[in-house]
Amino acid sequence: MNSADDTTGREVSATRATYLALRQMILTGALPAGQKLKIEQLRKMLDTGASPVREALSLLTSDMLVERIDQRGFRAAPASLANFQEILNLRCALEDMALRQSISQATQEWEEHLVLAHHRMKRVTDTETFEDAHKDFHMALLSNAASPILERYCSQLYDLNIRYRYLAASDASYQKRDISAEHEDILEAALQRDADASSTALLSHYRLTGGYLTTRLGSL
Amino acid sequence: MNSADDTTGREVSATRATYLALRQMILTGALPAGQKLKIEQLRKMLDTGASPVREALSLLTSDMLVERIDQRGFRAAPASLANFQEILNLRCALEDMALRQSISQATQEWEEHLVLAHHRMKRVTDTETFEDAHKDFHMALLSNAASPILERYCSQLYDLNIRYRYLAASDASYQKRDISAEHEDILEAALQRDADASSTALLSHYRLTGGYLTTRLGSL
DNA sequence: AAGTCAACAAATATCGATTTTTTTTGGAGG
DNA sequence: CCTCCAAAAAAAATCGATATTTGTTGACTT
Repeated sequence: MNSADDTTGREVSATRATYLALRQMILTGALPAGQKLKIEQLRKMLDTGASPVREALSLLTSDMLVERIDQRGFRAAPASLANFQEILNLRCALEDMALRQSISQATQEWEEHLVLAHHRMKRVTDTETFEDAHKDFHMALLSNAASPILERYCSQLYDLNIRYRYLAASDASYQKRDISAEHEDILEAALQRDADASSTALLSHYRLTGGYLTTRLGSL
Repeated sequence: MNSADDTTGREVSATRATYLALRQMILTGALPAGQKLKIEQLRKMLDTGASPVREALSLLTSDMLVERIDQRGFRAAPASLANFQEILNLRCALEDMALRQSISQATQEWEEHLVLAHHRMKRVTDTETFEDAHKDFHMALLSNAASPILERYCSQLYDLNIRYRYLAASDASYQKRDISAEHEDILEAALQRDADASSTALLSHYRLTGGYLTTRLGSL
């Protein structure tokens, strides 16, 4: 499903392939939140062995997408309104921190990286790749903070948030146009090295869609 | 090596036992930072199978104590001065956030929990259990934030920090008395529900030992 | 002397089968 | 009708062996 899977290209391990597949299934809701994840069932579904499945699930634990209970297996991380709001709040706090650090250490190289990521996001047409490009842009904003752990946390929270977008069943295509102006604002302020303006734009960007999702999550 | 391993007590899975053992070895430096972790070697060392070792290592990835490189195994997470300082900064930021939330929602129940944790920490004599009690106290301070993810991050960062304490080879016994007054200050301010004072005391608590460790980490 | 490449060695990753543990089921007794 | 318990079924955990991949060594070419 991804790039680099032609016959000549280097093979990926079964574990990694399984990891990516399961991750995608959990993010998109193909494996619903809270569901028991039985090894045998997944093994058949993905046509692989039990070991790769087990190891992939263990790795997904890092992303907080899977919970492991000793001696009684794995389950997809549960979802709730409270969980969503916690994620939203933490994202705002951590990304604000990371963005400000990024801007305070701004370099020409970083700015060019940023402009590029933005350009790529704009030019994408299909929903599938837009998700990736969108994340790339947002992570690019934080990539100059020189704080790998903070970036890791932000990336995790980003993914956890995606999950709720799918849960709310909002098709991203309509949002794409709606929010492009917001992206411009964030980018411009960052390039001006105006941390306050950039952060304000970023947080309102999150809180807007956050509020929208909150209203659509009564079913939890 | 732990409690509850008598014949009648409930058994823990080999994976969990291995996880705990490896975790301890990495935290204390028995497995040095950056070192290659060979399955076979660990399997023999812990007298268990390859599967539990492999799974334990995968789980340790969540804690950022082990790195996994596809198709070429695991290694203990590397350590560096930059890494230490990032951890220190993040801890200060995140624990400040969590502590303020805890205090803002203070309840009698939480206060009692806090007092108890503090008491238990004070009464402990041996270094071994002091580490646990010390962490319990610090986590208790944050436990009322009602933010499981934030707590998880703080717990992770706490452990990563422990690692550097061992690296700096400072014996904790001498610190114990040195810092007990600081603990009192944090506790008192929290019980007074004075967020600013409590946070200030907490952060200076961290920054003091942080600065001490920084000077002792020239060897990185 | 540096670079290439085959053969070997070592380590990782994976499979298939077995052992434990948990969960379910179907009474027997209260 | 509910509770408790044992047997059966299901699932997880683990083992031992095998297959793949990576890393290394040293002869051979240029």
